[in-house]
Amino acid sequence: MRDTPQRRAVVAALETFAGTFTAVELHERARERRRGLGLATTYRTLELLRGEGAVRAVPGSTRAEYIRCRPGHHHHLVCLVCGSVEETELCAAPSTAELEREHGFRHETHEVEIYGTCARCA
Amino acid sequence: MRDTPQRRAVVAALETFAGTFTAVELHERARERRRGLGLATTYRTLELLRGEGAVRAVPGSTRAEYIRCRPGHHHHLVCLVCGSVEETELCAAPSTAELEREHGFRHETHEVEIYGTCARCA
DNA sequence: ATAACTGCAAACGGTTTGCAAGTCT
DNA sequence: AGACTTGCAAACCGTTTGCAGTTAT
Repeated sequence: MRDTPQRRAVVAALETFAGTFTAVELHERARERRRGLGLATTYRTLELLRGEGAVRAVPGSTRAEYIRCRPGHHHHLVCLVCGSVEETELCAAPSTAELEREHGFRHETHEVEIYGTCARCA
Repeated sequence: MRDTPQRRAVVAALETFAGTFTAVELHERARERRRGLGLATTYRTLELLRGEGAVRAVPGSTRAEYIRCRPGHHHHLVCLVCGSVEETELCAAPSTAELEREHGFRHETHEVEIYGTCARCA
């Protein structure tokens, strides 16, 4: 993977986001750092970052939203008031054993999104 | 909400799906029951059904997929092999108290998708 | 030198909308 | 009668792709 000014701009822009963002929002911020940056390049870089686990697509939203991620297993706390997304290590999935017993289902991975009101908005 | 042949066709088509489906797939099956059914009508009906809780959008998929839902709280077991989706009542979301204590987050609702291998594919 | 990357613009696929005609109650 | 619903086609929006030119290694 090459090191280009465009990619550096996208990564730098990524770091300015606290919560979720769309590809287009990311592009706008990246463009402030690198005029003339093509939207396609932002998409292509976003895809690379997703492959690395640096961002994740937020499930459950109609619009395609992304969120910056720490490495490792975690879930998301989505604030219904302000839209911010926080990560938590509290894990919420039914146990593998229970799934196997009740459903004959072999658990591989899971996604959990918790919706509510964040500390700031409460 | 009016009772029309178009809506009946969409609801009947809905019942033929076991797992997930896209709006277009639903439309195709509904069209078998009602020739000339417009795609927009399927979308509009799907939106109504979503409002009633009869279907749910499947989070985490790039393509917009839907799934038929029982009423009530439940989560989804998504088979990575065959794509089937099963519902489960097993729920292990972090407790409201724990979320409040650790994150100051007021829990409202949550979505859990569990990925793995279903009994049939195992 | 050369394979990877970029910007552009066009293509794409799914979804939504405006509208005139039709239909349920 | 009158509001709701429909089909159609066009519009829309976010995303992807082909390509010719550019750049990092």
